[in-house]
Amino acid sequence: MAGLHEVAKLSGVSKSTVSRVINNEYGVKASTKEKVQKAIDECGYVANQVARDLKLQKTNLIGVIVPRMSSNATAKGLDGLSSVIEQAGKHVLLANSQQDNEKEIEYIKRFNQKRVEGILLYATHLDKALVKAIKQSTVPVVLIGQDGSLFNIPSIIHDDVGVGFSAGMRLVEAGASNIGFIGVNSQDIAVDQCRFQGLTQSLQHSKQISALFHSRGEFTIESGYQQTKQLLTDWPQLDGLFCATDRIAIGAMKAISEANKIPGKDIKVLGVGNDELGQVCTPSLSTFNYAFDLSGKKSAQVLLDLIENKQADVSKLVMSFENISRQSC
Amino acid sequence: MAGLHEVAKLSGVSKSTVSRVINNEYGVKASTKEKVQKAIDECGYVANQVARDLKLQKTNLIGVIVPRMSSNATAKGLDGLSSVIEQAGKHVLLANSQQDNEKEIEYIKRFNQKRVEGILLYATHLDKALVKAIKQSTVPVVLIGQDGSLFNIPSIIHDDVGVGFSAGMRLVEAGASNIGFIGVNSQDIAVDQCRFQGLTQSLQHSKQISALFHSRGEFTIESGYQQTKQLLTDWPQLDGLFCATDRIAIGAMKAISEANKIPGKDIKVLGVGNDELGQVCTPSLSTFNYAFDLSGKKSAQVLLDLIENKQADVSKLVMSFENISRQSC
DNA sequence: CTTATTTCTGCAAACGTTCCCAAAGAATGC
DNA sequence: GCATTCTTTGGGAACGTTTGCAGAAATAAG
Repeated sequence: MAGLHEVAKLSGVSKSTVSRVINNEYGVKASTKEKVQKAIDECGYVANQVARDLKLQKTNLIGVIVPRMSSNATAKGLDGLSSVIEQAGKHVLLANSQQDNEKEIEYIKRFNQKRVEGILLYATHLDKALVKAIKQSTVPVVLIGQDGSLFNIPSIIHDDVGVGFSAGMRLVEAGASNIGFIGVNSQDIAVDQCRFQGLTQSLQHSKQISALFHSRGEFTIESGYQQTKQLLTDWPQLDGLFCATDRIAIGAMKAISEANKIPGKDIKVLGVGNDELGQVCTPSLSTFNYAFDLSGKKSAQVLLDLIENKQADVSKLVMSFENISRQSC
Repeated sequence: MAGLHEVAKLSGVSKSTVSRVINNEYGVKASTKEKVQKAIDECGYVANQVARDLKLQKTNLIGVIVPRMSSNATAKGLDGLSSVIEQAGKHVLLANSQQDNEKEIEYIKRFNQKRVEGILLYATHLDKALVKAIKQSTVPVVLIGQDGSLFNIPSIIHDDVGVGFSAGMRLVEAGASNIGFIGVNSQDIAVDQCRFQGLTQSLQHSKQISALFHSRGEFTIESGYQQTKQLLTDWPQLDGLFCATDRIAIGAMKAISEANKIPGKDIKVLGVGNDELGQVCTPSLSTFNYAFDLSGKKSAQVLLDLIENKQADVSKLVMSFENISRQSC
């Protein structure tokens, strides 16, 4: 592939001069500029950014690690963050960890080697090894979805405890008194633990609740369905159900309908995330809106700021949520 | 940041030797290896991949351009392609064109500068300028979603004409005879033109159809709703509707219900894409399954092959589809 | 037509690696 | 103990840029 050198030879000037016209710097005669430009077109020269990056010690690369692409949260988040990163003239280097803890760590290291300027990490857990890997990173890492502020890792999170609390209030207000919860993997502090904790707090406070059921599943409709079927046989007096995600909630409603009860009437159901699915299902799903695109944007902004200033002026940013009331509660 | 040089000085050997232990090459004494390793840990050395890439003339980077992240097609496609790219030890450099034709071209150029090894392009159109940009790329480009084989651009597409044809058959078989179509932007050959064309062919063949309505909207539920409302007033005898995407179809069903007709009974409705939305809505949506994750994977494989062999052994790959019969048709 | 000033251009070092080549050290054979 | 072979190490060029510095060319001034 043609390099600066060839263009120089072809146009009879030095590499320096060619470099100058490419970066159109001040101080090159119009006639030579033209001459060089012609040579560039002629031999189809394409600047080598790798060499530039090395020389300039700057890659304009932001590493992004996600557990999966095709979920409401990550897809929207990616849409948000990519817009601000690209706005800043930088590029997204994307890695899909496929929820594999090992891979997350591997990618952090690889990204460091690639000399990314910072890393955005969509986390579904936060264990010892991951914290260590983040600490060892030579470039800033910002966490999305889990709270790493205890370890001094800047984090953008949603108000999961608040959502849980609010869910309890809404269910009680709607008349439920035997309330269940369907969470996910308990490693996922934010989605499972925090939302459950908020719910518990809320119910203790209102003192109306006798029992609390805590089941765990995956992030799918199917798993919500299975879990709820189980729950219904184990605990027939169930009349309120808080699901850690909208997909789970939709599966739950299906199970409820099949058990000849009416979701939203016999059993109040609440999800979280405001997935489009909840708008179109019947009955439509009451839920909480999480502004995933916004949290994606925010996290990118925080990271860019961190890269610029070397100093975090925000170590934790908790995004608010919004009640979405539809038919199921 | 500590480089090879510092490690060398610290451990009292040459750069060459340090390089050798890092790449654990054969022929370095165990004792020095150890010594060097200690120095590496000590000064927290992280190999500089940029320098390596330059020296080795290889970046292991694959550029991926998408029109948006948060759609069923791209999210699933991304999931598929990232898995095979990462399997191959390469990385995904992601760009979101936000459906801006200019940006697509811009990114192709930027990716060439970045010395990616190949480009995967999710296209929503294919005009002169884009073809030119692709032709000028010094690295292979494979197109996903639009047929570029006429221009000798390797393409992975879905059988859009086939889907349209099949849709006509299914609608007629279900008893419809006044069939409408709701497409999208007509620049989108695959989604708009081809699907419509297939439908037309199918209906001509069966000779049962009097009229064909052709409306165009966006990719959203809302637009499907609006378009259908219009269609219903313009053409009251409508009894079959083929929508270019599932989201449009869902909006359509809403409009139909509001007009006091029953989707799936009074008016048969068919979408395409097998979006999860279609499973949960009422009535559930009959559609066609497009294996987006698979087309993502395939396209990555084709590209990797192209990079390896410099010679395309496949210039066009059309993915089959699957009928999904639910309540709406 | 000098000299001083300004504008333009080229040389060469540097960025952090890899890897060829030669040289030094260690081991072996006689 | 010396030649021979094998293992281990170091020197330095190269990858394709950018950029400080100095020198050349052009222009302005006297």
